[in-house]
Amino acid sequence: MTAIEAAIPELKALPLFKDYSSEQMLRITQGGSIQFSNHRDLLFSQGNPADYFGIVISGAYKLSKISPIGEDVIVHFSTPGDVLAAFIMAMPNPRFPISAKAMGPSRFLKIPKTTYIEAWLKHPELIFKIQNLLSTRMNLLQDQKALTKAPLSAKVALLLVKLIEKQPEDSANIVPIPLTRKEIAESLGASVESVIRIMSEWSKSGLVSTNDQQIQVLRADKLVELFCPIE
Amino acid sequence: MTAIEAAIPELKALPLFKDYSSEQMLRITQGGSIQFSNHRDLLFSQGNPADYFGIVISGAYKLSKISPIGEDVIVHFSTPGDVLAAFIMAMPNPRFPISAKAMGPSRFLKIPKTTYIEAWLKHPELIFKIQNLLSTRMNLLQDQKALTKAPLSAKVALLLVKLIEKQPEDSANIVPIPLTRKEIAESLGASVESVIRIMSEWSKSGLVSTNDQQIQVLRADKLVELFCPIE
DNA sequence: CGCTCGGTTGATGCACATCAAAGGCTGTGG
DNA sequence: CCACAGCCTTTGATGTGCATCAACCGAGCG
Repeated sequence: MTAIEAAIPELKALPLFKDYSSEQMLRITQGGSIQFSNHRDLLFSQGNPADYFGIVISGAYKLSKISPIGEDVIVHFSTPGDVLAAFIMAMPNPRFPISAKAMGPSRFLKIPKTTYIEAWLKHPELIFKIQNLLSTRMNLLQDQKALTKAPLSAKVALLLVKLIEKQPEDSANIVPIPLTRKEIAESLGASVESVIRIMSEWSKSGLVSTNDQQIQVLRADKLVELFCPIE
Repeated sequence: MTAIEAAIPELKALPLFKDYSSEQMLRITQGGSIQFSNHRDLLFSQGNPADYFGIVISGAYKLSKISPIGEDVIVHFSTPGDVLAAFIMAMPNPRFPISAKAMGPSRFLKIPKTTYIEAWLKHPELIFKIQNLLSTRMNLLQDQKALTKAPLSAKVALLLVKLIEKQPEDSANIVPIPLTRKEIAESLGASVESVIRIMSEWSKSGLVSTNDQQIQVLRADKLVELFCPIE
């Protein structure tokens, strides 16, 4: 409990919890706990029973699914403020449809399903905000689907642009999570080598720059052109 | 109004509205109207302002997005009971992120956004049911994403199996909507020719059969094997 | 009767996967 | 402190699934 109380100021900084008093926050997070994860720690695993949902507080988690071939496909990158497992609430015996793994040190606020039913449903704004988050995620999935026939470079460009869009204006277009080429590939259903070939092209021509898994987009406009028709 | 009243028995047959009294139904559909569509009619168009959401009553609609190359990519096939544009509620000035086009004669129940705020939010079960529908759709998108590296045949198999899964047990595994090969291709980001090559293979080996755009799956087990690892 | 629409088939080419090999960097244990 | 294993990145050579292009057929339709 103390851990949550300590985190409340940080939580109130998230758009989701903006405008809530500390007492309200306590009601909303009733029975919850804070999960600390190290790099590559598993937060939850596809197929396991799901009796909690929650919010990413810091760091990042990748959500992945096992493909028929047996390799992991990354479905989404979740950054602070993202709601995970939001859909389990409505189901009687929910299981996680995907796995969540930490990318670097991260923290996650676990909230029991019962708290959602008791506290969250009474706040229409909370429902709206969750729906907005889900809507964003669904739109991203749909946008990516619309690019299936487009060349791989378009897909990489979309991914990077969407990631920097979340950031505040003044962040110098730095991708907010430490992304390896392998993770980009797994997220796009491509091979590492292809992603590397595309991105080193971009590095040479000064569109992006990378050091130590920090990707910085220098010419966002050029990237946008790649997945957005010009004529 | 009379049109809606006349449709209420039909609406109450949908899982979404099961267990509601006729008076409740009137409150829930307050200010709504029933839209009749013919084959290929546009229900709403990507980018247009969205002040209503709604439910598919009969027939089917395809939801599509324009890809950068300019061709339509089908994002989802909506059958009776599906909620469309569910996410617009939470936004101040929403626009449809996709277009919806009728596949054969169809009917759609339009409900103004304001009615959602006044009536729907007071029914937690309704919120849950909508979340469940969205969850299903999101999971489908994620499943499809997990297949990006799999051969095209796996994708076609998944699509068909998911479509017949919605149906009741005794429906002889007939795909509930009239699907052309072109629509399958547009939905999977593939070319018509490739889809045809795969499906005529299946016809020859007796896995499926088609007449007049009615696709029947004869050996669902064999199709499942194609996208589900065996070992 | 020309039209569009859906289905089908074959030939050709390309974008990208796959395979192979190697170097840097980090942590870990003898 | 060094050796070794794992992970990430990179580059080149080779192969292939599927897109693309082109052509044709039958059916419905104004």
